[in-house]
Amino acid sequence: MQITSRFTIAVHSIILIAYNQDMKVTSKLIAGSTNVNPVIVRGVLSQLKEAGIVNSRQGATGITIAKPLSEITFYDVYKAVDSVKDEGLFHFHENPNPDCPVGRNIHSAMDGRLNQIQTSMENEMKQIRLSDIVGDVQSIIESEQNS
Amino acid sequence: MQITSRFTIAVHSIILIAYNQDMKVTSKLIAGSTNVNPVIVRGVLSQLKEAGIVNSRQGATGITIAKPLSEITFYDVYKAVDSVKDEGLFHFHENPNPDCPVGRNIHSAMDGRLNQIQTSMENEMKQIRLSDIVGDVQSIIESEQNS
DNA sequence: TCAAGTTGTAATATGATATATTATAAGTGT
DNA sequence: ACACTTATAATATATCATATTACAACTTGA
Repeated sequence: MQITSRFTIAVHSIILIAYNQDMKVTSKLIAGSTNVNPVIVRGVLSQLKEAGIVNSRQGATGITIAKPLSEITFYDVYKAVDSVKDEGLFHFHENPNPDCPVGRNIHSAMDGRLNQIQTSMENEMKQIRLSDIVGDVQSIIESEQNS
Repeated sequence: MQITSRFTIAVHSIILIAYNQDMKVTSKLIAGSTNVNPVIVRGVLSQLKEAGIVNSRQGATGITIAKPLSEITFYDVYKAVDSVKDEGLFHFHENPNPDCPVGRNIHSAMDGRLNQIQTSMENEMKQIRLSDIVGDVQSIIESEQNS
């Protein structure tokens, strides 16, 4: 069980837009670079737009980034793109038996710990800025050119 | 996208066995308490057995715990039960375009950070022992009885 | 103004996978 | 020997992520 590729698609998209600052980046171009269906890409972009991370106008060619990359963290993207925002990271089995002392209480006994784990992961995601990733991608590309 | 309920099923099972130390706990009893299909429960138990967390013998009634609860962490259970052990927490979109500088390099630019996040989450899971959970369940049950 | 191209979405199909179910083998213990 | 359990294979069902088809709404340049 894994976190949806929507997250990496979203990061890829933002980096692509940033890397091609001078040209108009369309959802078709992003679909080509990610190798993901254009409708899915537009769906992801739509969520990023709703979160205030990118800008776009219906009919107007090109997606742009709404704020400095140093102000966008992995967490922001993850939250923007995660469709099931309110469910936790862990999927609890649905209906433990209320007639069993353990079944009746296991959920509340575990919830705090599960949240603690999720929070720790999210805090780590808050540490990583998209400006870091652009930087890394650019150095890799430069090193490609010098060989 | 969430982490499979197999994890919480596994924890629930272990706690149930620990709570009923004196009686023989069968997979049927566990299925009843978790409200999960017996075959699934036995599959989870089978993985826990392979990881050295529980003991069982074909034909012999009852599942037992193989080592002190204080030596079993959430991480141990998570690893034991996670079917896709080698794939990471994040699902990367499959085939970014190698003809695009960003598409060609985004994966390696992100991988380190994604691992860092996963590691942070796993470290948090290593902090939590099943003895903590049994303790919490027992205090909740006791407080139920005093009301 | 109109035609080509783009964003934005709805509706549906496909594919993958987690859980449920059915069936049966193999072992235990009274 | 019989009832019960663990173990597992094979299949079905359900859910959900991604792909696809279709079309509406908008922009912009000719």
